[in-house]
Amino acid sequence: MGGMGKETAAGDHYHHGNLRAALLDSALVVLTEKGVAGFSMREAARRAGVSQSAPKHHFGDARGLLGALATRAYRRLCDRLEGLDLAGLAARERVARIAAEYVSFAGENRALFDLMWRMTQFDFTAPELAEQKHRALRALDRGLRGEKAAPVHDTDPALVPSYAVWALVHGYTTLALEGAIDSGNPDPLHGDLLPAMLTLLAVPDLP
Amino acid sequence: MGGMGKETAAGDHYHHGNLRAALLDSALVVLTEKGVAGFSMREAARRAGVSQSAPKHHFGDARGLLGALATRAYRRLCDRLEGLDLAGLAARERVARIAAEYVSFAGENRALFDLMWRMTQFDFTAPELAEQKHRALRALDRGLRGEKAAPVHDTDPALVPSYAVWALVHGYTTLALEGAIDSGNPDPLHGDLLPAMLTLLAVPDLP
DNA sequence: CCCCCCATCTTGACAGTGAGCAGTTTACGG
DNA sequence: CCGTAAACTGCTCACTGTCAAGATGGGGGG
Repeated sequence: MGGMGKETAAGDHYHHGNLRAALLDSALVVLTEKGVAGFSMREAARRAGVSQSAPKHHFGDARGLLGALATRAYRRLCDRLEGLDLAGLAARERVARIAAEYVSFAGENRALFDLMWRMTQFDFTAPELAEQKHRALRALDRGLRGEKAAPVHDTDPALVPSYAVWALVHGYTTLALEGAIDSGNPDPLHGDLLPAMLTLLAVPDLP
Repeated sequence: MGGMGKETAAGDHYHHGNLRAALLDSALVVLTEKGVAGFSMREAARRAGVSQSAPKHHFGDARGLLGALATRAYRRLCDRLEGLDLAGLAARERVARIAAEYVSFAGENRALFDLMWRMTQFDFTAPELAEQKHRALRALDRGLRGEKAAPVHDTDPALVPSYAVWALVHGYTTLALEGAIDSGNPDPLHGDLLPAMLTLLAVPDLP
């Protein structure tokens, strides 16, 4: 992209209109139905009604398409985390809300959530993707400490609690989705195991 | 399988000898080199010096081969966890040792570790695999509580601390391997972030 | 002793995939 | 009104997983 100013409202009497967005949508559908392993770029193009090599022009190859999809997913997760209303809540309660939102996102977008943490498998290194991944931690940290302090540097010891919350919630989510935890429960993501685990975590109660 | 009694010491002047084990080994090599996404059953067979469809008889299809590989990986992880000498250590120290072992295993067998938690992507449901996955938690729990109590049922509230440790360590490991945490560190698995996070976790100090 | 059976492995073929390359259609700027 | 560059097409190539049918060899029944 860069200088194209026509993909927006031109409608669909173009060649196709805004193929990029349409491809992202159809790719999401395919990904949701077939999973990451069964994903096929050709099928995504097929569902968008274009030829098999049309995506080549917008995204370079399959990794490019999946990368764009993952980037969009990171953005959505960040938006949801930042959209939470945590004003006036105690730290413990803020953690619970954030964890619930994180788990809900994962449950509602399983294939997408899988993809997000599988990008190294595709040896994909896009700066924007790393940027969004970083934004996720910052959103989580801001929510945890009540929008207060500016998160300093990545290795600041003050970030340890945020990292711990993230790791615990993320680990629980992936293990539960994989069926390794609470395998009897048909919907392990909404049990009361995660809240119980979070009570074991000492979170500093900043005002 | 079931009644084959010749694959053991018969040597290699058979057709090939014990192809099953050879295939598992070459498959592990391919998996390590190319990663889960780039894995190819044909190449595994090629490296074992046999034809492309030789694996068909031992493992049904590609999922069968990867499943067997993952099962063996679970067993190795369990063995390592159970092989730790934790006698006379405080709970906090036991947790640290177990976490270190878990992280070491993941770092030394990255591709294998990835595969272990990706099996649902291959809609693979083998009873032995679930069994080994279960054994992992039990080993972790036994180590945590000092070989003392028999772990009761899966949903027993006494297991919550073990689940919490597992989730935290597992989440940290996957996030670190993915580059989401401590991305500056060339070897994030051996930093001091994980111990710092573990100190935030309240572990019951059973004798 | 021999021969047949069956597990094991090979060959060949099919459908489907990702990735390049040469050509064709279309909208826009001159 | 037309040239140009983007957008899109069909083609080819190498590769993959999976299947069906043919070779190969050892072990057990005759």
